[in-house]
Amino acid sequence: MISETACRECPLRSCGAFAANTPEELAFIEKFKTHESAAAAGSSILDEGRSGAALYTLLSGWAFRYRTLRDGRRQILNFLLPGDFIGLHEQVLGAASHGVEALTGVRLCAFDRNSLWDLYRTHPALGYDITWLSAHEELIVDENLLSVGRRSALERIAMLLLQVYRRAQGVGLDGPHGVPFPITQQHLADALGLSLVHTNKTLRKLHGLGLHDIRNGRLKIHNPAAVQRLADDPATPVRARPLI
Amino acid sequence: MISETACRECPLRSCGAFAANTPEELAFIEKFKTHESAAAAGSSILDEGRSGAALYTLLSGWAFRYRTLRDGRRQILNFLLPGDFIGLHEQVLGAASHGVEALTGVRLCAFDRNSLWDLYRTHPALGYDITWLSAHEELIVDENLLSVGRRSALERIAMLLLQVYRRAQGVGLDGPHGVPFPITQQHLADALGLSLVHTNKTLRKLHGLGLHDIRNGRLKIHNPAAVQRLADDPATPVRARPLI
DNA sequence: CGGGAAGTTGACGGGTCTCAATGGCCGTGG
DNA sequence: CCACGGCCATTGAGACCCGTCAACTTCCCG
Repeated sequence: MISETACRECPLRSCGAFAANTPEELAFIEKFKTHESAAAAGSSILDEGRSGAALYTLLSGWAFRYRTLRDGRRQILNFLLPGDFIGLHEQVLGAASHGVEALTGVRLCAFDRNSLWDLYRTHPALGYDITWLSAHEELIVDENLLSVGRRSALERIAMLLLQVYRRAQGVGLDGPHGVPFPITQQHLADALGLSLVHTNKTLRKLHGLGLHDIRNGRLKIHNPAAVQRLADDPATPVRARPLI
Repeated sequence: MISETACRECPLRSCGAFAANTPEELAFIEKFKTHESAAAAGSSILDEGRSGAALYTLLSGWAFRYRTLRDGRRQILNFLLPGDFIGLHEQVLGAASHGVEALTGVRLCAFDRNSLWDLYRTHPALGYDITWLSAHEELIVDENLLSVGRRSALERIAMLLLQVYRRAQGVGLDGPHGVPFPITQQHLADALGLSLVHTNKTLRKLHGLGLHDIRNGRLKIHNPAAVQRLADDPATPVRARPLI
């Protein structure tokens, strides 16, 4: 078992990216949370096609949502960073259409799925927050669909690196050598609708432009503005986001 | 001005696809609805990048959500059918990241965006319904991302035709000659991440297999099971869905 | 009868995929 | 200490799916 963290002292809340909650809401969230759990890198958090899974918030570490075709082709739908909510689809729609896999070792806050309705009933503001999280995740998937459908391989990679860089910064993960980057080229390829080989060649070409570095598991973007121009990214900033 | 329809007598509610609401909820929805409006085929319902738009439910007709790059490349994110909710992203996240355009003439129920919070507060079940709608739309975008990222052109077209066919049937639009199909090949191409020319050639090839017909603005799929196999579609059915 | 939108077809080029092989890094075990 | 295997990154060669350019037809509507 893992040492539990009280929600009111959640380390995520102090990074400045998340909107504050009232003490009553925090108390409810602490009741809503059943336990904490951990998963190793590469392990499955949610199986494709299974129902009855739990609700989680990713407390630390990275993960990704994916869907696969029968012959094994895999599409990564989006990457999950600390603060992201996991399992809402299954809960609301009744079946898991996608899988979730840990990219690094992760810690998860597990919630009582039978209390979700209580949350909406007794704390409508938290219900609204969950809608916010759902809409925000769809925004990211929208962006990925635009990339895969219309951007060239070079633009796609630039866009994804920039997006991940910003999101990681947003939850306080940046350091002097950039942000953690546990995404392998195979993951990049699966997320961008490219083959592994072409992803590698294009990534090398992008690196040749001198706009970024990936070293020792960290990503550093030297010239975000140039990358943004290359990716043709409109860059709408996200205001304070909710955290359940 | 358009003749208004009382929500309790909404023609959509009688098609069997939507979950029933309590009389109190229906009364609230009627207050929540400010007016009805219409838009012609090809007109814009929501502009990319604009904020302050209204909330709508598509009452009749077809539309689509899209995003564009600066040089004009356009990606259709998903198609909207009667019963679909429009404008939640803008409301919740604060800015429109995508546009919405009418594919046919449409009728829209417009809601008071300032009352959305009232909805969550006074009728949590309706708040839950809106989360359902958001999660369901993301499910469709997930499926489209899987198609564009990992399916071949032939599989993509098969998948999209099947998906649209099912959704149109689901809201009672099917007839002896199939379902309405106002989607041009240009729209198909924009939705599938393909060029117009290649879409045409692939569509012809699919038609040559004898699995479907598109004639007089209607789509008929003769052998859904074969199309499903071709598209490698897991086909998770959707239970009764909410309607706001 | 004219004009524009949608659909169709052929030729050609290129971006991306597949196959194949190599090198670096690292943990494991002899 | 070193050999070994596995994962990841890298690189070249050739094939193919798909994009681009261009021309034409059909249909609809004014």
